[in-house]
Amino acid sequence: MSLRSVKPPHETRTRILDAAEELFMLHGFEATSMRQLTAKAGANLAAVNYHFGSKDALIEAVFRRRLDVMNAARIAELDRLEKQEKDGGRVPTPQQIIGAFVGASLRMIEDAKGGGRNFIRLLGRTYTDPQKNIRSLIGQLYAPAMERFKAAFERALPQMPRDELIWRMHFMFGTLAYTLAATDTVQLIAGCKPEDRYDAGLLEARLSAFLQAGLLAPLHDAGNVKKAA
Amino acid sequence: MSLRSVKPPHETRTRILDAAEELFMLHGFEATSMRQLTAKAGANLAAVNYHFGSKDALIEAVFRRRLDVMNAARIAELDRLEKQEKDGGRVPTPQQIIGAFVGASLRMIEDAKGGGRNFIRLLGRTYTDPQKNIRSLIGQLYAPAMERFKAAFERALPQMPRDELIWRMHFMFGTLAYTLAATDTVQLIAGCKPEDRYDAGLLEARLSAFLQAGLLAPLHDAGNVKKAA
DNA sequence: CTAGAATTCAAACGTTCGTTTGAATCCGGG
DNA sequence: CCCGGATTCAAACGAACGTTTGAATTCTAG
Repeated sequence: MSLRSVKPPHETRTRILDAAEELFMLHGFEATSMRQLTAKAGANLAAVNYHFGSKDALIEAVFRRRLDVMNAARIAELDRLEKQEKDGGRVPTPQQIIGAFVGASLRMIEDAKGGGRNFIRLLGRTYTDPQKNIRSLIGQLYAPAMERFKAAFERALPQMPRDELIWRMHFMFGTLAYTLAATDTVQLIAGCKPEDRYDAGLLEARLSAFLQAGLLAPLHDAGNVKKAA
Repeated sequence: MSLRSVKPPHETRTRILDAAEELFMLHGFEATSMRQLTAKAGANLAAVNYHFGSKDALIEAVFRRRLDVMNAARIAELDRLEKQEKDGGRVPTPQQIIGAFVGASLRMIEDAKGGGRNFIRLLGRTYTDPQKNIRSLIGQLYAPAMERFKAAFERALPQMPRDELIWRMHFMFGTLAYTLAATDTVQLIAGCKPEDRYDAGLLEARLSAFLQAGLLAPLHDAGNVKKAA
């Protein structure tokens, strides 16, 4: 058996996760009711509590489904870079490490049909979600990848003070998060209309250039920071 | 009359705004109920609807109270820079313009007692709020300052393509927003504990260095973006 | 075909929400 | 002193929320 008709593994579960992903992105967690969610998923109102246990557990499942594979892809890319190094190459450059990190997000944003785009925009907003348990879940799911990338940056930039590097990683992460979350939302800067079928490749080039320059910015000599330009 | 005892102008209004600012920052708009809000403000449950009309109107009032003065300060600083220019100085540098923008936010974050810090963290999160009316309110309150700063950057960087500048302003804005919103929230990067009484001056130096480098990053030659380092 | 587990379903539960109401209270000017 | 508008107050409103329940239905293995 089990050869033909692979048996939809929890088809309802998947439909609920997809609907949740989109509605959470559109309206947020609290403003999305189980009734509209299950209606969109074509499921019964009780289905969420049957399959996931509670609304909070559903939120967690939405993030686990995507974040695990996304960060695994990031680590795999880092593995690939460091394997090249062992095979006679050089230590991965900051540019390569940045590319490994942001590439995973931007590739997902191109996946408009698969819902990855919905997820990315939801994710970018959730980093600053008021609910502490949601933030700590995100932090926990990111932790392994973050460790690896921090170590990679430290090896690529041995001369940079550790606390300075951490702050710059913080800034880079923020830039990426906001860019992904806000691309279709705010356009604070007048004339900016990034909605018009924006090219992910061009965005990656622009974003990488910005992040690399920021990461490699000249170190301010502590104490005398006013003079620079 | 009206000389002595200046008569507290809507003391209850102010207490409600302060309580709302803190609770919205801590728990978000939807998760903050009128009951806990009015309780914290020491006011009656009906006070919000009496003084503001509705919960949504209260949210709007919270942002108007702070954003108007903050962006006015930004524009005033820009005026000051351009006045120096007219008096024989040079055109304001990117560094100066960045400083005028981020300085207003960072000065507000030092105002721990006045509640400005609560507001800044609330604001940073609201840029990506799911509710469209809230985002459009923010955009509307930012519009005048954004126009001015875009023009200032264009004069400071005449050689930079307009669309590239807009994206880089977008990136800079995101870095600032995330940094302010997430300083005490997520700490995705292990070992980063920015809560420990972080020095606003040092943060400004770090942030400015990062933003300036990103803004002035070398232009990618369109089409061939892979090679750089 | 049939028993038993897995899933779906309609209905209801108790709670909490934002808002409204109308009376009570405060307060400055005539 | 007293009136009239401004403000506060306790109480209640209907609506919407997440969750639970127990029966109906579907699926699957023997």
